[in-house]
Amino acid sequence: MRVSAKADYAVRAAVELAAAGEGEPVKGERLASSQDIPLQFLEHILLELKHQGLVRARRGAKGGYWLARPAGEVTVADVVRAVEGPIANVQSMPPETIEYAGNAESLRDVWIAVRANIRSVLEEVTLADLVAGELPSSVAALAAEPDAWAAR
Amino acid sequence: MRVSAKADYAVRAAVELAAAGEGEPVKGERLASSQDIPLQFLEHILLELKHQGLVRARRGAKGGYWLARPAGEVTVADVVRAVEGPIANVQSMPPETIEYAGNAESLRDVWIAVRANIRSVLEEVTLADLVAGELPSSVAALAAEPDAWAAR
DNA sequence: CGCACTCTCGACCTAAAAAGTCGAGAAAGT
DNA sequence: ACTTTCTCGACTTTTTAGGTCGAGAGTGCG
Repeated sequence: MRVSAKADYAVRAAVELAAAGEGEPVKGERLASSQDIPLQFLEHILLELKHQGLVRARRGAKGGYWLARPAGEVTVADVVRAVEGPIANVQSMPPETIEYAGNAESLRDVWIAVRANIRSVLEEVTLADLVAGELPSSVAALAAEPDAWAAR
Repeated sequence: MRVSAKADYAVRAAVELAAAGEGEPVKGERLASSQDIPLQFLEHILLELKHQGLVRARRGAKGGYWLARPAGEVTVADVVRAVEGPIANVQSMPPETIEYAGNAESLRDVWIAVRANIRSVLEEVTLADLVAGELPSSVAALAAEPDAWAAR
């Protein structure tokens, strides 16, 4: 139950692009250094984001990357899905396709509920929210709970 | 963002033990066949559950496994943690220990919120709930949403 | 006691995924 | 032309997932 380095990198790079705004494109190297991500790895990630239509790029001296849409219209879920594929839950199968035998029948509903709850966070938060440091209230409320910060 | 086969197996085996109740112990082979899990892999999983104090076992002809606690006092989170360790979120680090640079600062709160939301499902559902097929209302409500069943 | 049965547990194995590196090439701008 | 920066396939390396094997040790029965 973990988020890959790649997905984490992708979101951080996207946030950095969101912060840069509509001006001139941001170079890969600057993204890499400002978020401390290996440059060549990041280039592959940005390429995937580009292929998914989230990012645009131009080469050459005045080149770089920028967001294809306004930062307020790109969610964290969009970015994570672009690099990790669907937020699949169990054994790399989407939970709704799994049939459990007998006593474990209801387990599917549990995984469905987990996925729904993950989505409800990732699909609500936009890159603009992150840059502004103001998360949607439902998400902020979750993060404000002291219990949420306890390791377990 | 996925649950490993191991964790899935562990929960299913635990549910099966819960269903067997307080009578005589259940043999590994019966757990394996009723939930269609490779026996020798399952044995290792059961051993981990035993080491974590969730399960007890006895060898010999009348041997087998049983739950160390009543099924109503064992949550899915307990079982998942026993075999996967903490529900760590990012890059195998707990999110509360991560420091993000500048613009990505609020990202930590997002991962914290995600983890909190995962926990809120897994810590609420007990093995007894699963056997009875009656999930706690908050979880049942999530699973009842048609949107929750859509692939994405 | 002896024996069958079942759990215990470390060693091993293979395949895939994660994480990252390299290098040649192709557009952009000056 | 020339430099810069993105493009992208190929490759490497490390770790994890998912499993198998086989020797041993505890349990209960006849």
